[in-house]
Amino acid sequence: MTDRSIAPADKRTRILDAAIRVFAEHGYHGARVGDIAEDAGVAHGLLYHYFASKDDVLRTIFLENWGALIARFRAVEAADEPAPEKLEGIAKILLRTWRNDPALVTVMVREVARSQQLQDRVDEVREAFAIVQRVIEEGQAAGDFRADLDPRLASWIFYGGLEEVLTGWVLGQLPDSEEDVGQAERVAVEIVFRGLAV
Amino acid sequence: MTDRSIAPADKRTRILDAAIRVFAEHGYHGARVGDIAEDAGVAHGLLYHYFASKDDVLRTIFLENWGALIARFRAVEAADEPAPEKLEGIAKILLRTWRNDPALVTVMVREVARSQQLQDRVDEVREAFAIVQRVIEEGQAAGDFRADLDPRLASWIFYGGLEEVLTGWVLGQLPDSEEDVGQAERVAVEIVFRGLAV
Amino acid sequence: MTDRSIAPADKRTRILDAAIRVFAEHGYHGARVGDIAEDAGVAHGLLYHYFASKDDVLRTIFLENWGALIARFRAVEAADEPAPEKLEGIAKILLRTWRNDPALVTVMVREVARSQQLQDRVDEVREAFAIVQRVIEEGQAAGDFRADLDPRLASWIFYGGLEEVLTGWVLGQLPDSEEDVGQAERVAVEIVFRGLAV
Amino acid sequence: MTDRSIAPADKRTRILDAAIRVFAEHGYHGARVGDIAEDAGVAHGLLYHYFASKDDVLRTIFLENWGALIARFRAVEAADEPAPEKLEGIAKILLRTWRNDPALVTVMVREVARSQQLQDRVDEVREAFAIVQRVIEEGQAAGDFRADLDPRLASWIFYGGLEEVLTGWVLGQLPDSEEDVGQAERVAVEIVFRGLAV
DNA sequence: GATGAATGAGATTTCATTCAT
DNA sequence: AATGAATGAAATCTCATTCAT
Repeated sequence: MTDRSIAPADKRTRILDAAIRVFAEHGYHGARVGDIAEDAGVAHGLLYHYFASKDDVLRTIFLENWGALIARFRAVEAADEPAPEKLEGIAKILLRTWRNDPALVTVMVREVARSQQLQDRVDEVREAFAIVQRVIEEGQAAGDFRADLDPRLASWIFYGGLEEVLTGWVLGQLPDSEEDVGQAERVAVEIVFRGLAV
Repeated sequence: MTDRSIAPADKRTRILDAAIRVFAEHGYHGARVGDIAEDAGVAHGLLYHYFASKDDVLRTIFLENWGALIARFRAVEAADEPAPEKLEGIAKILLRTWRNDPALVTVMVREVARSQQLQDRVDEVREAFAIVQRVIEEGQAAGDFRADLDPRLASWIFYGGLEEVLTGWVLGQLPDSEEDVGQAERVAVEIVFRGLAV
Repeated sequence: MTDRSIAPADKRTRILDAAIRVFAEHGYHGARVGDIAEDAGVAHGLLYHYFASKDDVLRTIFLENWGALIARFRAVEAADEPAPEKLEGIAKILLRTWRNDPALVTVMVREVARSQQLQDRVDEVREAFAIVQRVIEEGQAAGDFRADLDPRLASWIFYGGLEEVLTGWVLGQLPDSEEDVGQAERVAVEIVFRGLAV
Repeated sequence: MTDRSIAPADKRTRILDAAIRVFAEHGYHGARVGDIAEDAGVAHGLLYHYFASKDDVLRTIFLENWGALIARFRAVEAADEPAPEKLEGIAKILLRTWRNDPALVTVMVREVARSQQLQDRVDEVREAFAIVQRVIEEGQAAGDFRADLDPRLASWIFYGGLEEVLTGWVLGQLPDSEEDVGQAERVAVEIVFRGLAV
């Protein structure tokens, strides 16, 4: 979530930041450990001083950053607000992250979220969906949301809509100016709340 | 779209089918050319008789199958129906494909959709979004859909919601019985049409 | 020795001619059996009907053509002329062959003459040197040539000078117009006969 | 130019030396990267640490050693001697190199001199001929050499005669004892200077 | 902590050769 | 005779990881 373009910091952090940049640009498999080290300005051997493996670097990126995201989701969930506002809050967090750190989002969206293997990741991602699902259930219980729609499916669809917008930005196919991000937020929330129909 | 478990067919097709299976199971990078050949029951050299490279196999899978999907989308678009029915038709095609060919969907969702490189893919994918977008615009013009929402963003959100459901199935995190698929279809369409709000 | 640019003839000959062209252009190792077949306008499997292997094609090219050359050398050797004229005759044959069939000469010079392996070749090449050597010895015996120089070494040096000129033509580093070929002949013979010294 | 049979030295040099040995024995195409590494006593991967490819190894061998040869030629050219002595000096360098490093000569004569591609090589080889040519022209201007013979052709013929002797040694067809080398030198120079004719 | 030379498992790709038709 | 799909041995090259310094 920090500005990845300047790079003082300790070397572990520099490696992590470099990895995010390199993974974002070439994908996990296309990224060489040497590329990351070069980008970080360290010898590639050093990477193994801080991390167990290339995969561990990705795992660490995911864990540290997804954890932060989840924490913010949890804060929203715990807030004393109606469910619709909470859902809107979650959408905002997800989409605003893009503006702060596109490379990170690229990695999260492309490399991590889809990755089957590592149970770690799956568990953590599941937790995000669970929060959204609980918020929806809360809204249904409070009479704010329709009760005839399965909250689990609804949470996936909601999340998917937002992630696709992120993907559009990642692929450079959707405009992502400050204003566009705001509009995307509005459209996403509107669709999920009130639908396209007149 | 055919049953991938039996294997008469010509060898080129067998290789392609095997590749879909193997890519689905291990991912593109985790799949070895030898695995594909073995699964297809041919010598691995034959793969290079029909395809230029491993990457060309993936590209071919994408092109041939996405092309078929697009053709069906186009047919829906051209049909003499109101826009909402068309959107529903597209959702059905996308979600039903899963039941017909989970492995193919896995590959399309995991390996292709996210793959940056290859302009080929991007162009073709763009076309799918364009169709959805045109249908939405048609609905807006006909007064069936709200005109205050950007149709482009709406098309991405709509597609994303569906793709996430597919992903849930691919990852084994959402139930995917015949009945579940039908329900997912309904929920997705309902959310996008009428929204979660009461 | 035939004109390699037109190609009626039987298929065996077409394959041999194509091989000379392809070997000349890409070298033996750089030439694929498929290239030869394509150039000959036949299926590559047919090559194995006429020849035992790719190597056998090269061997055949060498044997058939080198044999013809040797035959002409022998004719010169047997002629009723003084040794100097014979040597001049050999030089002419060697250099004139270039104008008739550059591709063939390229293959002979680059692929065959240097190739260690095949004993066939070595034996045949040895025979050419032996002829030159005998002519020199004949000249020495007749008092036409100095007797203080080892005839064997002299034959190698003589042949080497000529072959280097061929190489210059093959590499496109020496001009090879009709006139240039004549001049090369004269210079080579002059040097070997009377030397550079005034 | 060093003794290739002992092997302390840094690993890059060991790889280069091993490559010369292996190329000499099996030819460039017959030599496997693994053979070179094994001969050098290193893992084959290390070869790629120092060189971009197998071809780059050959190119490096050529460039470094031909460069050294050229330097010696240049020194001879610059010396304050009559042209005939210079030509003799060049012949000596070329032929003596054989005794110092037969494997290197084998590679240079068989693999490099004939290799078309790579402009690098051609340029460097051209320079050697240019030196010989200039020496001949110098001799002609000084009245030491006949002026009626084209110096360029003469340089090729001179060089070719010497190279053929090297080839004879490489192929094991000419005797190459210390004494033979001396004789070859004398015969080559005699022929080119005074010719075979009485 | 830091470096980068060194390792070697492993993957893709090539292509001569075979053989059923 | 002719074809070209099919085979599979073999070779180059990559790159994550280790480790001596």
